[in-house]
Amino acid sequence: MKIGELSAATGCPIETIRYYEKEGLLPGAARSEGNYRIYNTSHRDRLTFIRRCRSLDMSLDEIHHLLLLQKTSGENCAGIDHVIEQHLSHVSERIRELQGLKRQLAELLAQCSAPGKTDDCGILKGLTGGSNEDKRGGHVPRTHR
Amino acid sequence: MKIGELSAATGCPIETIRYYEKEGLLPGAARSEGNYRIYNTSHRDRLTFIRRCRSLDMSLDEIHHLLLLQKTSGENCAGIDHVIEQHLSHVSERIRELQGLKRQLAELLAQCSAPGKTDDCGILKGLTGGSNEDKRGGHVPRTHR
DNA sequence: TTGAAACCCTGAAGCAACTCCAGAGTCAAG
DNA sequence: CTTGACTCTGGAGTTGCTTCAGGGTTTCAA
Repeated sequence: MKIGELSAATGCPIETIRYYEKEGLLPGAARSEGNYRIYNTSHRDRLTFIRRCRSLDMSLDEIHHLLLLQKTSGENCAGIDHVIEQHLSHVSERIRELQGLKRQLAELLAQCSAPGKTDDCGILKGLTGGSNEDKRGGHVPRTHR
Repeated sequence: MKIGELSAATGCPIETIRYYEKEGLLPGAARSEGNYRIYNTSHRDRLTFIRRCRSLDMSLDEIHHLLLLQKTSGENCAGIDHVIEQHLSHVSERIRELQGLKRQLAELLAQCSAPGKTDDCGILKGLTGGSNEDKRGGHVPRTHR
């Protein structure tokens, strides 16, 4: 199949397919006379795999790693298990961070509507470094993604 | 104060300070004879504000917007309230997405350890497009951050 | 057969929000 | 006067794509 058909079959945009090839995630395809890429079902399966991993928010590096393990470690599942576990802990970490943010944002909103008078916005005060307990030391490390 | 002092005072890296200036978030500083940037306390307050917003995971665009509102709408707090609310809903959305991912990853891990025999990894099967209900239609839109 | 539409190719640039680097100038202390 | 700490500018690198310019190829209908 040509790239457009692979794209239709997997839901992955054409440019992204070419990008994965350039990045070494997809092996280079055979070429037709007119220099068109020609794919087979194993390409399709691999692309499906990649897209599924991406939809789980794994980085291309993680996926790369997974593809290597898939090739080399014929039987033992441990390495793969480990990659997934690690990714899961990334995701959990990020959820915790975002829940912290959510709480802080809700507090800010409360500061705004709470006092009867709104001469100058409580939110702005909150943001400029006023009274919140953990204003320093914030700096969420932006772990991954 | 010079840029290094401002950096120390706010915890913001020097390069980032220059970057904010280039992006128009910080007004250009006065210059010394030797062409060093010279900052005052109002710069420091503004930078603190920006960093606090960033630590709440707002985009530079949102912060820009907020700074404009701060200048123009002397008294009414509504616009600012709105920006924060909208950002809060971004964050909530992202949390929901990540919780979905977390659930799927946990399922994958279960597939691995569940069967007594591990001839070929259940995780890999799960990832290559096998049996999970919502394998298509995934495509988390990566809303923002 | 021709010619227009639909498809494909490459390489480069753009996005966010920085970070890091090279190569050079400035300033304070010893 | 030299050393080292600090600062300057402009440009490239990061991630995972997307968009674009400027072409070639295939296919289908008139």
